[in-house]
Amino acid sequence: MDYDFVCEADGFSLADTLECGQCFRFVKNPDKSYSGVALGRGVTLWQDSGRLFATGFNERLFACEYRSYFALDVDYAAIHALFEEDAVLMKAVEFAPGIRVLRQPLFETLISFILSQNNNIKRIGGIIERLCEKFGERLEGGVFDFPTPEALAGKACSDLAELRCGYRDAYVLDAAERWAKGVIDRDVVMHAPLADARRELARIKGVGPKVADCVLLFGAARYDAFPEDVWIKRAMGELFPGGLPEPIKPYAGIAQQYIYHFARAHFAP
DNA sequence: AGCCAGGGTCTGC
DNA sequence: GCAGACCATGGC
Repeated sequence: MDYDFVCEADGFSLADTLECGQCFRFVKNPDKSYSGVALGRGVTLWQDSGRLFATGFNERLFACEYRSYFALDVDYAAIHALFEEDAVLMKAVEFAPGIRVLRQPLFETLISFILSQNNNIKRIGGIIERLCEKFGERLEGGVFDFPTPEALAGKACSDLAELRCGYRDAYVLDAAERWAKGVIDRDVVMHAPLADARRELARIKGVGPKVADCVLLFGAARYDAFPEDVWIKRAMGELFPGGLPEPIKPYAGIAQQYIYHFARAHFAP
């Protein structure tokens, strides 16, 4: 298979990273590769005995964009070493140690997780695909970028009807309008103390504690954010009735991702 | 058929 | 501040 880029990716699992519920735009191909749109380009990636291959970006774009997107610049060995203090957490890590928390674009993450509320992952992906096809820029390869805030701002709920996203349509539009107007302070979201960043995001209709923490974790790499969905609540009750150990809390979000993936595999309701 | 889904809003205490 | 109804859609 022809490729534009290859690198050693020790400890990284493409499959587990893309299938652990943090992103919605990648599909698995019959040959086990994954195709999707990331950072404004259609890309396909696959992994072979550790090495990561890709089409759609080259070495230069990897160095300045995709290395960070896939968190391959983050020292996970050090984070795992911190997690080793807790035997229960390590069981979850060992189930899928190659999971990395992606750095997705902030606005895309915001809209994606607004759409995720009281919804299931499969359907979320379909809604987002229709959103991109209708409002996103057409890219090389016939795929569509995630829409800009400006492309959505000013639309009416009826314009979103064919997305079939239900009552979340008004939330998406509120988010896009506030984002386009610059009402939401991006700097506060990225850098202010966690409570302030959460409050800033919660000004948007349809954004509560859980969605806000997903945006902060997956869209701003704020690893202390800890999204609590129904799976995490179940798992925490079973595994960590006293909460996470204190030393782990600065990386609670990364721990959360291992626990989430573990819980979905082991605690079927 | 009926419950569930990476929840939040709104209302009423 | 907190409980409960309600929300639109479709996967299983």
